[in-house]
Amino acid sequence: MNRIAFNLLATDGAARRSEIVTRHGTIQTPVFMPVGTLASVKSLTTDQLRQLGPEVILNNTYHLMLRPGVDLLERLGGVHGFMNWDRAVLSDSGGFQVFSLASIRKVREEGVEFRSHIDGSAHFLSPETSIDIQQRMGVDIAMAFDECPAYGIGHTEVERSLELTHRWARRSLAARTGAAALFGIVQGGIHHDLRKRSAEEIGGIDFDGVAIGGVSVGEPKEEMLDVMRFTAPLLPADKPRYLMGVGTPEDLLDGVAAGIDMFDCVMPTRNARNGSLFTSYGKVAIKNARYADDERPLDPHCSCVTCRTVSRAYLRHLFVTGEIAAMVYNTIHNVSFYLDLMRGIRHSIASNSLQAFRDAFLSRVVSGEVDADDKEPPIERIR
RNA sequence: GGAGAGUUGGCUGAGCGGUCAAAAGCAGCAGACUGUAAAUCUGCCGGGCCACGCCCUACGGAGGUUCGAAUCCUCCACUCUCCA
Repeated sequence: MNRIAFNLLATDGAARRSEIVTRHGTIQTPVFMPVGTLASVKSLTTDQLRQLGPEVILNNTYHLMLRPGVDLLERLGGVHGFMNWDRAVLSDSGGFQVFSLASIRKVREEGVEFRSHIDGSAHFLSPETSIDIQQRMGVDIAMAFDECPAYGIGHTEVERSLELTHRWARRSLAARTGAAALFGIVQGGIHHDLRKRSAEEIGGIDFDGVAIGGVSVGEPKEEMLDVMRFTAPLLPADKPRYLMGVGTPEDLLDGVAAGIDMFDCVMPTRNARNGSLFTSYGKVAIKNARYADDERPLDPHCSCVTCRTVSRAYLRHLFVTGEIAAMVYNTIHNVSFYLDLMRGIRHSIASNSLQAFRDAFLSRVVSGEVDADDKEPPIERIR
């Protein structure tokens, strides 16, 4: 039974242009998936999010099982019905929280005992419970329950963790009974031999897609890129490849060039809330004094609501004064920027010009002084 | 007219003989953020310099006591509270 269909449409070097057909629409890849941990892409209403146009978003098993709880979610129509979202949803298994909430958990063969970061109550997550919850949440793509080892631990420990993740991977697949697609997760830290072993092991299991996990956990950028470039080609060619938790616009370009199809990252949304905006000419810290009376649009090459309708000066004012609208405007822009970037990448693969697209993008970001372009179009007045 | 309290860096406000260029918060300036415990966190924040150290100017003003004062004394100015 096909939970999803993966159709490869074109290639450009190692880069792939494809589509993933789900019960909630078709996802054009390479794709960036905005993170909506708690069934919400922070600061956006579902309607605002929908207008930005992502074809798939993330949810998180760990966070949603604690609040509002899977029983309630299931009763209220799963995450789709609950948040009134009719496009695809991919859920993280909670594996990452085993890493990020390491101070309050105990990992055993059976699964992970942990204490809620909210009220300290005891909970248990295993391949079986994680998959069960993800299925009951009604997501389109579930992730295997894995252990995400911290950066910096030794080869022996990573190997032991890897073997556990592999056993959990098989148990995750065995536990899958519903309509959700299931992706396996390759681990192995920064060690090539372990990554290779994991890619072969996970790639050999009948998953619907394969993810590279265990990156963006504090390792230097070069390590991340090395792991990605080494591992991506080892993954099955006939399934979606997902690089978990990555990354910056530059990372996405590198990932696509290495053959990655799917990405997710909190960066556009979190940075937006913290006033760090991605633009075609590089990062903008909107709180900087230099924007105090800057009437130009944030990014003249962006057509999002934020860039069309308000000035840098206004965005700075909203941010500096702590207005909620600052986060809304900033998130709308950053998510739009990421989605636009992926759209551009997709077109460039289809026309065999990814390298040129990438070079043009990077040269603008690197050389592009924030104020280099004096001839921005005026702000569109709202009537 | 009488009694009392107070005057500290942009603001609020600690300090009450040396460890004070002066706590803390705010404001200001800048940086970080990569499967979200994040509308969070970090740094700088009197001036100058051949700056991991030195110099100058600083705690209302002017004198004084002391080896040493934002801190003690005297006078002056101003502010606030209460009683007439």
